[in-house]
Amino acid sequence: MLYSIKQMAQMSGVSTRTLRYYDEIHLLEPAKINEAGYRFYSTVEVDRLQQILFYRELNFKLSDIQKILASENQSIQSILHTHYDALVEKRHHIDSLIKAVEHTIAYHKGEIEMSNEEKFAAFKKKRVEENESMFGEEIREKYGTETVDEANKSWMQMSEESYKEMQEVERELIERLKQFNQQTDQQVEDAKQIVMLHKEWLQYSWSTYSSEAHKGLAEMYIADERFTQYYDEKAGVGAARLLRDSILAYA
Amino acid sequence: MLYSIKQMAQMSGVSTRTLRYYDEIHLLEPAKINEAGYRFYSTVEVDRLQQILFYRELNFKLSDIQKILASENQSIQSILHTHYDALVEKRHHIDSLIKAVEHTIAYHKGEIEMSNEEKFAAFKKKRVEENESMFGEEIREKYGTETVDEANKSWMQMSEESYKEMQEVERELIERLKQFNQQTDQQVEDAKQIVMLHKEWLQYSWSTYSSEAHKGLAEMYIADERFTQYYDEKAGVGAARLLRDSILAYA
DNA sequence: ATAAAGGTTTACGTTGCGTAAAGGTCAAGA
DNA sequence: TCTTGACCTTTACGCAACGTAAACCTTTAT
Repeated sequence: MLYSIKQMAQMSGVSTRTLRYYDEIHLLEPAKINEAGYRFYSTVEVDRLQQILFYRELNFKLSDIQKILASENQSIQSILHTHYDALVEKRHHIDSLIKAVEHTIAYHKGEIEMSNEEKFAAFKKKRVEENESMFGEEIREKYGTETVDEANKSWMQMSEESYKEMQEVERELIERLKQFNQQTDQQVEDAKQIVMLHKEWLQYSWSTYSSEAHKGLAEMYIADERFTQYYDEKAGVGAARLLRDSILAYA
Repeated sequence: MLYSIKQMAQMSGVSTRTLRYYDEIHLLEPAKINEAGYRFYSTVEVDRLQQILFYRELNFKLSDIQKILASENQSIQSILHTHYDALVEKRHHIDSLIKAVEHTIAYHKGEIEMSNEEKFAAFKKKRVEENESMFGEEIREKYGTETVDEANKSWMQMSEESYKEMQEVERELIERLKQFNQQTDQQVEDAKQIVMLHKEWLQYSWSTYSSEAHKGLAEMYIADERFTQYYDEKAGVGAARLLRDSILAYA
């Protein structure tokens, strides 16, 4: 039983273009090609296509699918694991992003004046009001609005939690920095721990941490007087520069 | 305070190429450009870039981000919250992907690989039946992941049936092996039954069984410490070696 | 016989940059 | 002051995984 390219396409749900492309990259070649150049596929190719589609739905790259299908049994393990690791890392990344958004939301509520409870109460209220009125129809449709209300309750709790965590980390950072700034005999270990704390704090709002970016931010701490002022005020004069130097040295 | 393109890049973690590209498509234009053509950014652009990156992480297309930022007269809160919801949804999606890969890995673990026919039989069947209905619909095509998840899920359930049977057999195998391992007076008959159970279990995934292959697998059980660990953990220290010896003797 | 339906290759468009290539600009040290 | 060397510029090709014509040939059905 031979299938034409269109029959194949309809059976599997892909386009004929896709099938020709898979032929072109030697991922899935027709069983036969007639005199006129028409492609014909047998059940063997149907099976193979199912496998391809299966892995494709798992977001494997076609080149990886090539390898998977080519390797009888050996490197398939490592490929799967590599992919698995990538996925897990991706999830971590998203987790940190979620924290970042939570943090940003909290931050934009004005961190100084209101208490946390007031802050979140107000936010909650406002959010319910504003829920519907923001994007254009087009974008809303595209990215889906059905699940918008689902995560609400758990999110309220989570965001308040992580916000408090973050504040706690910063409090400790300031404390340490203050002490460190007053010490006549400054130890390397203390500096390192301060940098670690700062990194930890940073990661509440930074999705992707890199030493480079960390140092870049450190430079900004003295380049931008708003930051200098902030740290000097909280942890004593010179604290901002001390923090910067520590980061540059140990981040 | 103006930042050079490199400072911007380091602060935000993107490449200078990206910044030039964003300038090119008018997504993020520098605050100033000097006589030499150098780009300089202010804190306004830093903020905007952060927003851009937020949406980018959510797989928004840059053209859509354009629109979003343009219509951002509304409240930041709403946008942030939409970020959050989308992130949560994305995490769900990745979770399902992780499970799917885990599942696939499970089949491959210990060479208990299902044949492709078994593996995709259900998947293929459903495909052929449902033909158009799965991928043909455009609604869920672009960003909707529900369909994909469902497809995976249905496949998973089908395979899970036989998978559960397998697990049941394995459970019994482990149980027997555990008891056998604790006995001071080990009977040949017990060993034989364990080997039979193991064979039965194997045949869920091996279409063609051979004593040779069985013994080969047994050797691997102590050659690969993951398997050694697996059986020793489940059935007591020494269980892996016991299983191997039994297989070598009676398979 | 004619038209509709389906097939072919060729090739450019898409998205979001990476990566040279070929070359100006600027701050700093000898 | 002059020369590095780091940093900046534009131009332009390359990538994945196809979509989408264009221009044309083959098969099938009436």
